[in-house]
This record gives sequence, C-alpha cells and structure tokens, in this order.
Amino acid sequence: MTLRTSTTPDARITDDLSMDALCRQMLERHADTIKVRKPDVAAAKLSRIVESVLRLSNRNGFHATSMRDIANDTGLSMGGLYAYFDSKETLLSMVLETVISTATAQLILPPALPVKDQLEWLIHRHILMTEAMTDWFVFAYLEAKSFPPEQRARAVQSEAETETVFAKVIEQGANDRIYQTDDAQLDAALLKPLLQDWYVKRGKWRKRGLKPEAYAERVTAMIHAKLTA
Amino acid sequence: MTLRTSTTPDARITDDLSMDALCRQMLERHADTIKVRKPDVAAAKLSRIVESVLRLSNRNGFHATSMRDIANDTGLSMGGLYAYFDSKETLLSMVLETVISTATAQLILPPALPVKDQLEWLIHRHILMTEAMTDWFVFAYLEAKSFPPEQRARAVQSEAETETVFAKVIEQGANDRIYQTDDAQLDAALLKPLLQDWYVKRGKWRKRGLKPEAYAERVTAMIHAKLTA
DNA sequence: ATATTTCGAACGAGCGTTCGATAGATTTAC
DNA sequence: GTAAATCTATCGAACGCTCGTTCGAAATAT
Repeated sequence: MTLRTSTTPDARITDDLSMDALCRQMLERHADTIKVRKPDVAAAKLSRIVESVLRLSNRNGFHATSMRDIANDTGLSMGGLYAYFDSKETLLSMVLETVISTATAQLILPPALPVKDQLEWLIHRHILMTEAMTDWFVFAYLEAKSFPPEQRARAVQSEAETETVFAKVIEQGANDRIYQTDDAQLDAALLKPLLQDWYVKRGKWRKRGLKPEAYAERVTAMIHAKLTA
Repeated sequence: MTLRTSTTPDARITDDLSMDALCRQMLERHADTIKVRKPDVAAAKLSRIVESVLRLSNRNGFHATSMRDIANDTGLSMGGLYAYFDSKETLLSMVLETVISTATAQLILPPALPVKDQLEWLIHRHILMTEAMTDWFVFAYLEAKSFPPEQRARAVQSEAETETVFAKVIEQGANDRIYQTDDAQLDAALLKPLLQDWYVKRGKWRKRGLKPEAYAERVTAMIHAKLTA
C-alpha cells in the first residue's frame, strides 16, 4: 500500500506539504494584495512570517500575539509586514485558507484501492498530513472560533465532507459485509476526535515516543475492532 | 448500577454541579479577595458574572472578551465587577480552579464496584459531569494555553491523573482476564479524546440529537470492542 | 534616474484597572 | 421610634498603556 497518489487535481498540493511549497501557494492565491513583486524575496519573507505566526500563536493564541511580536520575531518592520496583507484578519484568513484547501485535496481516495484498504489508507493519510503540517492544523483548530465568517463556513463544510468520506467507506464496507455497524456516520464521527488528537495533543504523543505510523495503526485497530465486533 | 456516590470527600462537590453550588464554592475559596460581605448578594452576583464570562468567552475567546463586555452583559459596573477579583487573570484562575477541582473529585471510583463495571461507570460519570458543566469544561479547554503557570501545572497533573484512573481500571481488567491489551496506558490515552469530544464539539452532537447516555454507551462499546478484540 | 522595498515614529481606539463620590443598608444612641 | 452615624456596596469617569494600522522618508536595487 502506498500513501502517494497522483490522482488529485493539483500535484503540488498533494505531494509537497513543506513550508516553502505552502507559502508559494499562498503567494499565488493572494498575488493581488501582496505588494512585494519579486517572487523569490516574497516567498522567503512570507515563510518567515508564517513560521513566526504559527509558533507564537500556538503558544499564546493569535489574539494575544501582537503585530509587534511578529515583527520582532521575523526581524521585519511593522511596515514591512503589511506588504504581505492588509490587516491582521487577512493574515489569519491566508493561513486558514491554506489548511482547509490542503486538507480537502489530501483526502481524496485513489480510485483503484480495494474497499478493505480504504479506511486504513484514509487514517494513515490524515495522520501523515497533520504530522507534516502540525503547526498549521493546531493553529486552525485553536483559532477556529475567531474565523472570519467566510472561512468559518468553509471550515465547517470541509469538516463535514471529511467525516462523510470516512462514513462512505464504512458504509461501503458494511454493504460488502466487511464491517458491521448500525450507524456509519456516527462511527465516522467518533473516529474524528481520534485523528485530531494526534495534532491537538502532539506534545503528549511525542513524550510517549509514538511514531505517526504507530499511532495510525493503533487508531485503525480501534475502529476495526468496533466495526468487526 | 448507580452513578451517585457519597464516598467522595466533599458531598457538595460530588452531588451538585449547578451554577449556584459551584459559585458558592468559589466564594468560600476566595473569601479573602472578594470584597462583598453579604453571602446572598455575593452568590447571586458571582453567578451572573461567571455565566457571562463563560458564554462570552466560549463564543469569542477570553482574551477577546473585555471587562466592558462582561460589565454590559451582567449589568454591573466596572468597579462592581472588581469587588469579586483583583484582575482579569484572577477571574480566569477562579473558573479554572473550580473546573479542575470538580473533575478530580468526580472521578473517584466507589469502593465496592466490581471491576467489570468500573470502566463503564467512569465513562458515564465523565460524560454526565461534562454535560452538567459543558460551558465550564469548554472554557477550560479553550483557554488552556493562557492558564497562569500555577493552574497550568495543576491542569496537566489533573489530566494525567484522570488518564491514570482509566489506565488502572484497564490494567486491572487485563489482570482479571476480562480485557486484553498490550498497553493499558495507551488505551486510556486514546479513550480521552472520545470523552472530551462530547463537550468540545457539543453542538455537533446536539445537532445529531444524541443524548449523553447514548454517547456514553457508544464510547463504552468502542473501547470494549478494542479491549476484547 | 527611476522603481521598488523597507523602515519606524505617530495616531486614534480600546484595553485593564483605579478611586473618590454616591447610594443604600445596618447599627447606635437617646 | 426615629435620627444620626457607620459600614457596605455600587458606580463610572479618568489614567496609562498597548493595540492594529498608516505613511512619508530612507535605503536599496534596477
């Protein structure tokens, strides 16, 4: 079983979740509001900005992190920061948008995968994705309640879609007599917090020395036990 | 099986999780810093304050909620508020302290309960407790990263203790050949996010029309499936 | 010489907190 | 029984500070 696929719409999203790749994506999407014209300069600086925002916000909260904190941490000036966004809320939106669109793109099942492997594939995929982008997902999770309305709606929809992807696989498995359940959507809803715990409490799992693959195996075992009870 | 017990040190904590009871507890604990002397007046006002703080903070975040917001919402003046605490941080601490001490007191197993019922008892107890105090627990969860150091330490310890309570029951069950596991602490750690999801995503479960008892049954079924796989 | 990028002081708004004035309740004195 | 005195609770304008944001000047690259 491979966790890589080239069947998703945008190969860059699927195959490269590095800070640089994600920031280049942000640059393209917000090219109209970003005042810095040279792409190389812009990409480098935006990376530093995002890195600082994620680190400081995940420690103290986005609201409690001031633009001056971010300026000091990145080494940029106040004016320098505002070349990349027109308000603090826009900065928030840019990061959230990246997380939401990445998550959606990552959880598309490869077409030829047998039903019996699909659930395991999705669980591994989800955990490896959030492992590669832990700070991003923690940020989105913690700041969810301060989302601007547009992103709020997108996030809710994205969350529901993700749950449905899992539910459909369980449903399919039930139809094929692989799994046993009276409520596939509910089982999927219970799987969600297990997947989220990997990044929400990343420190706890790291202290325990658990690798992402091992965690994925454990979660898979748990839901599998429930579905074959 | 009953979920009531009188074996805990303080019966009031165990048996009454109402806003009034909890606020009376807060009054006792912080009698030295609260300037209002008449207990009835103080209890009524403190209830209104806490109610507002929980509601406003859970919607917008504690940091984003100003003292003026709280004053408007409670109908008190700025000076009136400060009769109950000496700083906004103290207000935060008072709420957190209540949540932490309640959670610790609630999860003490009644002595005569057979091992085979203990896990189910703990799960039900946890979910009924967080159901009765949803706003309190959501508040503590969301504001965890802005805890003052003292509460931060207490919260971490309390969380670890809770996990250990569950782990010990699973361990005991494994010794008695009721359960099967290679790592009881890890199973307990995976049970935690399922318990927390009940209050963290309360809206989602409410929309689904799931009752607390039904949710507890579902979680019990899941962990039981894993432990007897 | 021109265009682009960076800078940081300055501005107004809103924050947590204080405190002397005010109103109300309770006790004291006769 | 009532008036004066004292204690308690409430108020909200005012203070100092930090916030997000702007913008003309300075620096750098083309």
